[in-house]
Amino acid sequence: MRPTVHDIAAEAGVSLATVDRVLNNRPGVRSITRDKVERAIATLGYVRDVAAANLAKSRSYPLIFILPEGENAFMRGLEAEIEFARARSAVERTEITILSVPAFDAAALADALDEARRRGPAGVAVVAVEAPEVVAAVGRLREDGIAVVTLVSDLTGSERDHFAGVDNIAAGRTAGSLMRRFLGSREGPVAIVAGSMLVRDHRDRLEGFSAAVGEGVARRHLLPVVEGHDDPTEVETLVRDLLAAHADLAGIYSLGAGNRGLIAALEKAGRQSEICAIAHELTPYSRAALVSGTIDALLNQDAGHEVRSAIRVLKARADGLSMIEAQERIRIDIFLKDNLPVEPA
Amino acid sequence: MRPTVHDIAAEAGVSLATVDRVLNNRPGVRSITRDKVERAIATLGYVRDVAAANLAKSRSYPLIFILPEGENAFMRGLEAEIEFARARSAVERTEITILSVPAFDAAALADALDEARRRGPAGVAVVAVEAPEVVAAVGRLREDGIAVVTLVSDLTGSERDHFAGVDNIAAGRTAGSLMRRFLGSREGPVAIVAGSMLVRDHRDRLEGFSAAVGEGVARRHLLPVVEGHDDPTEVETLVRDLLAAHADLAGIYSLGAGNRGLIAALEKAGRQSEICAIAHELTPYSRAALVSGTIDALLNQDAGHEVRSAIRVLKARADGLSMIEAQERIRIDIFLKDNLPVEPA
DNA sequence: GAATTTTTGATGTACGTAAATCAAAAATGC
DNA sequence: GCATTTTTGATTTACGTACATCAAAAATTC
Repeated sequence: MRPTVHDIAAEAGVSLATVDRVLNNRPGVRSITRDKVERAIATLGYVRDVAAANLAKSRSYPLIFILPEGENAFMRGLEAEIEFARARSAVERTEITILSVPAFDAAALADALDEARRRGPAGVAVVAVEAPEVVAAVGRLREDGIAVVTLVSDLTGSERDHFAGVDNIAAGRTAGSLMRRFLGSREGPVAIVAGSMLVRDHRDRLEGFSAAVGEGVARRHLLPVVEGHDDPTEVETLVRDLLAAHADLAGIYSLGAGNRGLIAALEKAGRQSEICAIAHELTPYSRAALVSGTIDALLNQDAGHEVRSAIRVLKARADGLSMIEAQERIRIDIFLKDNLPVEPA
Repeated sequence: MRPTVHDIAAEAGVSLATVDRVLNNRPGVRSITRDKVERAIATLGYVRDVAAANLAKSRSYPLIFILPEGENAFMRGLEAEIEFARARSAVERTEITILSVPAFDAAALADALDEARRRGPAGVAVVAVEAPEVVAAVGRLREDGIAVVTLVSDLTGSERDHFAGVDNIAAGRTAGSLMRRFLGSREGPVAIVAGSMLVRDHRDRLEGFSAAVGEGVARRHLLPVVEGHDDPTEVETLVRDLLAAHADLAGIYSLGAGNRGLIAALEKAGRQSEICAIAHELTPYSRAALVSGTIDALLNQDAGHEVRSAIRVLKARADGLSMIEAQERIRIDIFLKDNLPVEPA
């Protein structure tokens, strides 16, 4: 049997009340006594029973998720995962609220963070846009002792407790490396379509891709980056123009969302099998395009993993506990049509 | 506040004792009364507080893991993950025991399963070897109400509750697809090194690979499969002979363990950059070979995920609960040197 | 309708911890 | 050495559920 507070009290030769005072560092314990208790804890290898403690405390974890609105399929998938987690909140003792803000809008995001702060939750998870006012708003949350996790896109220079997302520089490098190997000795330039350089994840992916695609012998010509703001319509126009302007285009790297536009443009031009296309995030659209061959490889971050990881970390931080680093590391999944997970994505 | 048993009692107009009888289906309740209580449960949306219930029951979960001994780096990594989970057993209320058996030995495995049965655990996780006596032993465990999860390698025709591992046919297909694209128009045969055709995962990978590598235009010549029994020394000899016999060898697919032997043979022959090598499982050896370029791509199953998944499923099954399918699906990770996770692996 | 069986209620204890109260003991100041 | 402050002990209630016991009520049998 694992030791309980009673065992510590007996081992240390003090009362239960004193053990409680030490465990929950309440005042009124001499340091000599505190030492005795701590030695007993170490000797017996006592670990607080979190379940029992939460029961006694009637603990619950109000959490707020802030994410961009709009028809970004990945973000909607993320929202679905949050809703799914909410369905399990009875068991997890969480109370999850979702706030939606306009995409790529730093001021609106900062306002939402302040609103979250007003509500006084145990933790906040936020898809960040990089801007000083956002950093400042996160700082205010942390000052109030509210745990903050950035989700999907990180926030440079902020006080966030953790980033629940992938290493986007490595993701870009991986895309570049795949593009290089898939193109082999084939000639022609490569185009890059981003969402916005305002978000950290897109900047990071671009950096990684540029470095890796040109490695080795033949340097590859990269066309200037275009920004489609994660909007399918805008992306389609951009890609259509790129295809028209470059008859010898060898590859396209889409590092943001709006891949429906990319797919449509490639298929309308009838150049889907000739051009090597690599994109991000598994959605119903991108999955179909991978299966049909329009897209050659897909990099993915598992939204479900990210949401569950964010919740675990926020709960742990709210309790002042540590986390299992290895469990919280979000992998960069590479999908070919051969290793696609079964339907529900 | 979420409803408690007291709320149900009030809503249904019965006593606490009756609610308890219904919830834990104890005898002595008229079906009319039972209905009343169940309607109250549905109306209030009551969900049993598992933490409190486990506390009251002083529930613990004795679990037994059975895995092959020997210097298979992946299996040793798996064992390390199990040990790591054991360190957390105080919190998780698990009591984990590990049984080691000789690799690829069906009789020994069946004995170990019977030994596990004798100890009467809540659940058993086992790296399976396919054989009728193993299927039978698993059946005996299930008859005793002991939950069984196959780990890494599945067991055809058995009564196991769940398989905690990857889809190995898809894994083989993925390897084949990568091999095909990486080789491009390059000529030459491809060799396949397996561990043993006695385990399901190796057979599945071979099947997938053979199908995918030869897709498309140029059919690729595949050399007959050789079996290295996951032993580095044996594998090295096999590969050395393959290299000597085939001066034009274009690729090698190692679908089992013992990759240290593969790497040594390739490097001693000085043909590591000329031959496209694809292997399984991220270990310190394979990682170094991926970074140096001796191995071109590595397919991996995350041992930590598998162990944690197996434990979650065993606990859920022991309580008669369901699991989140999506959370328990183990991904096939593709690693290039660009998306390698940071050191500790 | 009396005797029997089945069903229900009332109550208490337990799990391991949190949190509070009040009294007793020890340490400290002067 | 007395008064004061600080520290410690003893005890109780609570969290939500499980489980056991005994008495009371209701249903069933004949």
